[in-house]
Amino acid sequence: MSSSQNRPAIVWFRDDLRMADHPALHEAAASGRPLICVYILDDETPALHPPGAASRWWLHGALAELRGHLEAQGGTLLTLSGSAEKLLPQLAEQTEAASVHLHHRLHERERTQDDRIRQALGRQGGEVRAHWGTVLLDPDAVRTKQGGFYKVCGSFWKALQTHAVPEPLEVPVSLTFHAVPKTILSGARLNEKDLCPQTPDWAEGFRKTWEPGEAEGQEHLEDFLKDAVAGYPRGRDRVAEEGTSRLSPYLASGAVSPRQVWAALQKHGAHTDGPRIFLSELGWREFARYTLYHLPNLPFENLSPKFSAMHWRKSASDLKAWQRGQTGVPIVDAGMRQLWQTGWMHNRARMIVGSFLTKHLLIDWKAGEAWFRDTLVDADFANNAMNWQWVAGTGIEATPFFRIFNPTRQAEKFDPDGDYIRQWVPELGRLSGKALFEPWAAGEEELRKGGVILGRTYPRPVVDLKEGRDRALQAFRSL
DNA sequence: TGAAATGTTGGGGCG
DNA sequence: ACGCCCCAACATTTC
Repeated sequence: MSSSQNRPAIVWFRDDLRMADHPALHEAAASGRPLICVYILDDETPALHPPGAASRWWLHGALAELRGHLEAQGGTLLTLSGSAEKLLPQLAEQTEAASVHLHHRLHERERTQDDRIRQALGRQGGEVRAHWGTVLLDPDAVRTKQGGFYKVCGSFWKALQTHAVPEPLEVPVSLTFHAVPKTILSGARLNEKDLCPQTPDWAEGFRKTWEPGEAEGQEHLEDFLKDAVAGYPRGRDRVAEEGTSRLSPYLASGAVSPRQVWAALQKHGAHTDGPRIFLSELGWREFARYTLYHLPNLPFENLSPKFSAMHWRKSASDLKAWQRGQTGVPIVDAGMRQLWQTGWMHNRARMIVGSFLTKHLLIDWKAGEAWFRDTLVDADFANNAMNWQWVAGTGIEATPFFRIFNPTRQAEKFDPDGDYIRQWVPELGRLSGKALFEPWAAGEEELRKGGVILGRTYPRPVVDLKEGRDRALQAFRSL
């Protein structure tokens, strides 16, 4: 065995793919030990929901970018594929690592896996050092007076702000690295090319829209504070405009940390409406993680128990029409196609398509959750489940079930010029006014002039909006 | 982070 | 001048 001071320290990167504000990296560097930086793609533990297709595309770029930062300091990023529970202890054993540094995950299943890894490392004479690095605060630190946890976001967010959020850390200077021989775990190396689609290559729109990585993430944050945050209260709802931060995939992959966002907003001044409302969205993200931590059933079961009696419709064809943006309801199809083509959807559009799936189509939110998890570059276990339960009305702090979005009303309000629909549903591009929002209600002459043949060039609606609404209300009343 | 149905009010046209 | 009706605009309630 090598002398104890030369034993390396492993930094296990997970959903924290960045150099700055990385408490685990920071501590490992401060230990003075040479570092081994590793990422493990674990497809052998399906219970932990491996990344979906869009997230993998993002991951490909994010890993490369992180490796670039490490190489600039003389190191590299080791990427492995397989069961993390097996590979991590093997890596530690074969490199005689003294410690593994990582950030806590939130879900019970993840945490028990980390506990087992901690025990395995302990038996080998190593240790796991864990920090809170993907949230503002330890979810156990925010407690009600009675010692419970908050079930209402507003109360949670107010309580959280009475605590001191740690200042973000700088990138550690002068890192030293341990060279991992090619022979070590040579059979478990991740082929990173496999993260990207081959044939068909569906990522064209992704590449045009996104540049993964820490540097780009920080730029997004700065640009947003400079240009858009002041107009956020109104701009965040206009689906055709760039009124939102588009930080979500950077936050989900950890290119940007919530503490960095928090600190940047404090510095910018969080007293006016724009920054304050934007910060409350960060609060909603934090609340989702907090809820996932305290209620591990969040992704799997309706948090409101009365919905266990709900009989959702099982219509494979309606679900498919929704997934592919072929419902015949323009604002819904626009959102779903934006998702399909770019891996992202405007938040207002997410609410509209979510309401449409769970209410007008009366399909279980879990089908929507699964689709979003596979197709969003910002797919996040906590946010995704929380938001679906919110929109479906099945959550703890959710919309009343009878709050049903009328897609046409929503489009008229938030896409008043129809630009979003025209961009993503180009076959309707020559319609104007009400016909663009509701082609099924337009006159024959108007459709003909717009080059639209319902049922041929664009679908008839899969459900009559009034009938769908009434059906949903009836299902709710019967609960 | 609703929408639709229903109720109320007030101005203006008109006999 | 008056009553009546219509209806838009707004408020309230219901789902």
